[in-house]
This record gives sequence, structure tokens and C-alpha cells, in this order.
Amino acid sequence: MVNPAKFDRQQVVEQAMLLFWQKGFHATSMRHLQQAVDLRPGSLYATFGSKEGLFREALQQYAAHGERLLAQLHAQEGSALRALQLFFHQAIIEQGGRAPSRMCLLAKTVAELTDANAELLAEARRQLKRMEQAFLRLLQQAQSDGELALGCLPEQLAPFLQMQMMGLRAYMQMSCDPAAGERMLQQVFMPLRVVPS
Amino acid sequence: MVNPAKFDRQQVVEQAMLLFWQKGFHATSMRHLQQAVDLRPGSLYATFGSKEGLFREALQQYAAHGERLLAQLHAQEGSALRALQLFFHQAIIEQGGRAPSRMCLLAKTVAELTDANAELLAEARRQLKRMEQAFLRLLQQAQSDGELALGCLPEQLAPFLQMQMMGLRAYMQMSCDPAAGERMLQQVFMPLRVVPS
DNA sequence: TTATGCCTTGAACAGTCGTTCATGTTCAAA
DNA sequence: TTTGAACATGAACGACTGTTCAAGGCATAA
Repeated sequence: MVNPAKFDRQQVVEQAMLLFWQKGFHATSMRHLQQAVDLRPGSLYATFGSKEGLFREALQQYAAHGERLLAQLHAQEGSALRALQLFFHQAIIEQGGRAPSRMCLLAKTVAELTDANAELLAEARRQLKRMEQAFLRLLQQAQSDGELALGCLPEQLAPFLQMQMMGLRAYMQMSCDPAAGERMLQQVFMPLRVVPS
Repeated sequence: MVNPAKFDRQQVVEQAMLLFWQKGFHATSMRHLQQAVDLRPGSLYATFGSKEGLFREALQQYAAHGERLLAQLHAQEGSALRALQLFFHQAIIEQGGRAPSRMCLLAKTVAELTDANAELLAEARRQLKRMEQAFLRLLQQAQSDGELALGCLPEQLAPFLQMQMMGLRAYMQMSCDPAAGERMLQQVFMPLRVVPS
């Protein structure tokens, strides 16, 4: 390497991701991104190729962060079901006001984009499916640990959880009412409780 | 009226709404709208004032159509709970592929817009709240008709239903799998079933 | 028929979009 | 010290954005 780049690629993607998360793909201009990451167009285009390229990496970084958090919660709590519950609580209640948006960036992207950006749309869908599979693994673990009633079907519960995650965060974006979020969060996890014998 | 307009205002709003529904606010250009409704910029701006003005009317027309459909289902079915169920089924399963988007236009708008378009964002939130109140009235009706267990709390169930409506349609936008939609739809309405005594 | 106001038209505006590229800078290897 | 490849810079590109407006068409009232 003759002359290494002077910026941290991951840090640039992180800043770009936060901006995309806040304003969405179309409303985020390259001018604004250039200012946010403090890079001139030449450097950005040499590194990411296009606005779409930068957005794709932002999506991947966002999803990777989510998966990492879920695994970390599982490790530190021991319980798979408790990890899921904490993950939901964190995404919906705690991070609510601090994050650039109350909604999931992947869900926002699936909502905003069309076939006109087919690759990005497919990438967002793929990452959402990955998260759903992570939910599935945790639910299976919970079941074999006896945390989840044997009558439950993790293969049906995982998409159901994913659906409710998207719904909860979309609802929060609409109402901005933490109390309602907390109440519905309990309603979501109520049927997962194993009845004490 | 000296020289009345030659176009049908409601029809224009309808066409614009379909385009906004498909592509979102930012990705829909006035040029494209002008072509879709076959009007020149002067007429559009004289009638709606701005892109935002046209979008606001599109949101209102969309919401009005939803409320009308819900009332019509209630009238023709007699049962409030059955009306809700049909409404969900129609929005999520049937209209799925035919509509410009699998998602709700109001939810898409809340997901896409920011404070940069505060009035439009507020309008979308208001219309979503109106729908939730329509849900609430039907749930109360169902309860007093004995369709809904007395233990249920319509004031908690209505936001829960709204949340799941948003979640279901967002999930469908992600997976495009009608079977999964049908399955989750049953899961949503399962706890509402009154147990036969 | 003329006069009066509304409606329609399409060219044009200033601004912004994503993107390119010639130019200048930096730094390890020769 | 010279060389040369990788990187940084910012002006500039053509296309497109939302919006305006002068000019012309139209239908009613006088």
C-alpha cells in the first residue's frame, strides 16, 4: 500500500448509515452525506462506487449490528427467550428517542424502495430474513430449554415475531407513546410464556 | 362559474394517490404526476398549490376510502368482528398483488417522511389514528354484541390491532408470501375468538 | 359581437441531483 | 532525490427537481 486512505471506512459507513436511517434513501443527498462523513465526492465514489453502493454497506452494517446485539444479549442472559424480550425492549422502548428513527432501517427501506432500486430492495429483504432466522434459532433454543411451551411452533412463531417487531416500531413512529409500546410489547410476549405446571 | 375546469378533481387525486402509493412521496416527481393525471403544471398548481397539497389530498382520499370500506363491510355482514376480519383479509391477502403497494399508504408515509415535511407527517398520523378509532368502535360493538369476550379491553385491543395491521402489511412487503400472511392473520385474530361456553 | 374573467398551455426558472475528472498532494520504494 | 502509484480535492457536467408565468383558448354575461 503506497498511500493508504486517511479515513476509517467503517466509521464513514456508520455516519452514512445514521443519516440514511434518519431521512431514508431518496431524501438523503450525496452532498449531505459528503458533509456528514467529511469526504469529497472523489473519495466517496472511489470507495463505494455510487450512492447505492454506500447505502448497501450501510444496510449491511445496520443488520450486522442487530445480529451482534442479539447474540450478545443471549450470551449475557443465558436465556434465549429473555434475550429476545430484551432485544425487543431495547429496539422499541429504550433506543426509541435516541436513534435516528423509531423504525427499523431495513423495514423503512423495504417500505420506501421499489423495483427501481431492485438490488437494494433485495438486500434489505435478505437482511430481514436473516434476522428472522436468528429469531427462529433462539426460539428453538428456548423450546429445548423448556422456556417455551412444546405446543408452540418456532417456524410459525419466528415470522410472527418479525411481523410484530415491524409493527411495533412502525406504530411507535406513528404514536411516539412509550406507554403504549410497553403495553403492546407485553401483549406480544404474553402467549410465549410457558404456563407453570 | 365562468369557465369550469375540464377535469374531475377527485379522479385526479385518485390517480395521484395511486402513484404516490406505489413510489412514495420523494420518488414521485411532479413531471410523472402531470403525465399520470394528464394535466399541465399550471392547472395542477392552481388546483392544489404544491406537491405537498396534492399529496395531502391523496392521503385524505386514501383514508376516506378505507373508512368507507370498513363501514360497508360492517353494514353488509352485520357482525363487527367479522367486518374487521374481512377488512384485514382484504388489505393483506386479496388486494396484496393488485394494489400499488402491499403496504398501507399512511404507514409508508409515516415511515418515509420527517420533520422536513411536518404537516404531511402529521396528516398521515392523524388519519392512522382515525382508523384506530374506527377499530375501537367496532370492537366495542362486538363486545356489546357478545362476539368478543368481556375480559378483552377494546381500548388496548384497538392499538394492538392497528399495530398488527401495520406489521402484517410491512411483512408482506418483505416476504410477498400469501400463505405466511394467511397464517399470521389467523394468529392475530385467534385471541379475539370468544370461547364457546 | 364584444367584453370579462377563468382555464389551459408549455416554455422557462433557479436550484439540486448523482456523478465525473483533471489537477494537486502524499508517501513508500528505487 | 527521483519515481510513480494511490489518494484527495473541488469545479463542473447534464439531467432532473418543484415551481412560475406570460400568452392563448374558452365560455358566459352584456
